Amino acid sequence: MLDIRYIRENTQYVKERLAARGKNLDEQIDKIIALDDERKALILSAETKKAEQNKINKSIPQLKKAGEDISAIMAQMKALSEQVKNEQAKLGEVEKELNYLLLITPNVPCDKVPVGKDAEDNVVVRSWGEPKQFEYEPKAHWDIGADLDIIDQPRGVKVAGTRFNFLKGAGAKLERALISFYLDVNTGEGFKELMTPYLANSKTLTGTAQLPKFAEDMFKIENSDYYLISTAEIPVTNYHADEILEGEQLPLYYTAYTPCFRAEAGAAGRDTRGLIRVHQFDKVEIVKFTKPEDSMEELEKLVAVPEKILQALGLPYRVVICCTGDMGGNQVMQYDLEVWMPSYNKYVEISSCSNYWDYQARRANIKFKREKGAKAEFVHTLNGSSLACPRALAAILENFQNEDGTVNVPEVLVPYMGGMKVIK
RNA sequence: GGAGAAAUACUCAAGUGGUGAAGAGGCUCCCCUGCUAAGGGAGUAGGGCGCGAAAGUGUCGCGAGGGUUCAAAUCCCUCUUUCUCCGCCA
Repeated sequence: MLDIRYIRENTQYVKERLAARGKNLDEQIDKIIALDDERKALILSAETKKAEQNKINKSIPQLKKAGEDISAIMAQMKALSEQVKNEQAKLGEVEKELNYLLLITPNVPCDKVPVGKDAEDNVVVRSWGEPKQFEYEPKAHWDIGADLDIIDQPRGVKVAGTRFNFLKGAGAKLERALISFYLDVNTGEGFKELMTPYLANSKTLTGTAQLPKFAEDMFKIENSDYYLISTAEIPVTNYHADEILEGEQLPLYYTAYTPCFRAEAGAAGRDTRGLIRVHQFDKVEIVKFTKPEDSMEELEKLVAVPEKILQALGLPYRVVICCTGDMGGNQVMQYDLEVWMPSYNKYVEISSCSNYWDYQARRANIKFKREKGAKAEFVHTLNGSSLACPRALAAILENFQNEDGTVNVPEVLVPYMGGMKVIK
């Protein structure tokens, strides 16, 4: 969430940058400031009374010992106590409302982010590789997968429902190969590998800002406070929740493979075929905790990691800066990596790399001290996919298919495939 | 899942309603001594939040959240976690 002091000191700027996301939040910001005014007034009043209570309290035992009549003082204390209680109750309500509004207020996009309406306005910063020209009609990955009997969507639907599938034989093996390859690249780049819980509680989800605003995207376990994670970002970022890190530890780099579960509530009917949009998929994530002054530079370095993977796999891709209208609500800046997908005849998102500034750190309460005895400051958090598995698998099937229906395994994956060079 | 016990600072730990939450270890600094020691002294409760230009000051902090009371580490309720035993179990 945003710092209330930052909002107060930069009100106009905050309003403008939030409006650039496509929705005017001026009223919400004004309400936040009004509630904060009310909050401060209540604190001042209640604490003045408490100070008086404490002062009188200290004298009561002496007076009692001396055998003096303290019934007048007692009456005064009783009245004070009730006033304090009333003001505290009111304060609680105000803070609850203020906190909720702060939790649902999006992050302020940084100056580098272009203003735009949707993905059309994203800015391509670089691309690598050329979309392959086929001398025959290339097949979509769902057809390749079915023909080679390595993706079984009908049985996925039978067992679970739409947007589920089985991977089979070389398909399952390829998925596993991708996970291992990604993790090996990432750990080689200095990211510490974690295996995490795949369920998380509501406090954790509030920390990384899936809650309270995006609850409909999550699968919730009935009769419990557990949610299925939609990304490893959730457990990994919250790994350091409520901690004060030492300045020398930063930056901290982590990587984790997890399955990801997404309700895809707003996507009914879109991308129902194949592996592009599914309820459950494998992903390897990278997460960074950095000092505030380093986070923009660390974002550039972070994007380079999935780029390295795509280059090693030989998949053509491009990097775009998401415009204000297309980026996620919680980040200050977001790069998307888009891989060339012949069946769509366009680039399709395969990784999203973002700087969250102190937005998550403030919610999850993750701080650091520059040195012993220094004041604790919020860290900056960043994360990116490195990389999503099913979309990469789909891209491999489509980009490396042969006319006879077989698929070449990218060279770097051959060792992970037990020497298999061609899927047939 | 059942029964019992526990949670106070970096660690250990005292504290059953009343003025500043003991004490010890550790750590930091000083003194004495002089050579891996010993002794003496001082400091060592973090983190929010409020007021203040600042120095500072107020408030809240004894696992968490409520309650009783003029007043709660202390009494009551709910919850969490840890430990021990039992049960179940890959």
